[in-house]
Amino acid sequence: MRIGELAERTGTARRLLRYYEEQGLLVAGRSPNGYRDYPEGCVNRVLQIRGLLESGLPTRIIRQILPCINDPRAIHVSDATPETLATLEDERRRMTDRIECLLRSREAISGYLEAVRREQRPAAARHEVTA
Amino acid sequence: MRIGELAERTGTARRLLRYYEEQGLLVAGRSPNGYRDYPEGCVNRVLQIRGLLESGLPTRIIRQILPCINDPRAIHVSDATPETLATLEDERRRMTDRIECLLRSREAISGYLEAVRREQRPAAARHEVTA
DNA sequence: TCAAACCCTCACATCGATGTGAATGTCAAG
DNA sequence: CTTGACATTCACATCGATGTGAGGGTTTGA
Repeated sequence: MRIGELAERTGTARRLLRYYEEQGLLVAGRSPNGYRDYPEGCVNRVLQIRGLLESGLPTRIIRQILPCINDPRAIHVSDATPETLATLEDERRRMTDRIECLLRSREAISGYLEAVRREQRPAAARHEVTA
Repeated sequence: MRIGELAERTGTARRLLRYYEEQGLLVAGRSPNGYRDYPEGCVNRVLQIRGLLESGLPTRIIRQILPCINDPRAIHVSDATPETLATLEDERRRMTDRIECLLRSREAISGYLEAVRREQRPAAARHEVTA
């Protein structure tokens, strides 16, 4: 598919798709006319990229992580320098930190929302709200 | 405590502590000489802030969710405009998305690391469980 | 044939988080 | 009294992700 369709299907600006490619997160073939040509799998790949970016990972790290995710078959010790492995372990730990932080905060928000709603319930006719 | 100690104890640049204050994420008292004076609780608060920033939340959002976290007692419907509640719900959903994305990616990394290690110890782990 | 809707590259702009340094004030210890 | 370590404010710089637009080629359909 061409860049426009991929953009639409992933809710991602064309500009960014080209940027991700430039950053080595995405590979696109080329049609004879020079247009980028994406395989179907790119949709999920882009969604992955965006999810990780939204979660605070920089492209440099995503570049290292994506091969583990998208090519579950292409695992060879050869591509894994001990340095890369260390980075992956490190990044896994950081992901765990993020997850825990987000879980805690989400619980707190839920608690707050519940509390507010409990307070809004009891007096059912109390809607003299002056915004 | 003064800014230097807080910086050291949280591993955060002084510059950033001032920035967080400017962004309304942190409140500091002032000593007679004009130095910032932080209460003990700021340590955890700063760690929260940094965790959320690392997880991709902008200060604007952190400013809205911090009160839910740090003042579990100061809950009053009065401060909760329906607009704020909507934002909170929205942000909670986004946090869930992030959590899921991070969980998936972390699992993928773990799977990769395991696979690599199985390959590095061919003799020992011949019939291990394939995660 | 022409216009609209795609695509390309390139480059500069913006925005939020962070770095850095200048110019200055405060305070404890030699 | 001075020096060194801390603090202050202010302002400009950097960096990564993203926006935007210029200048131009390609495809499609009226």
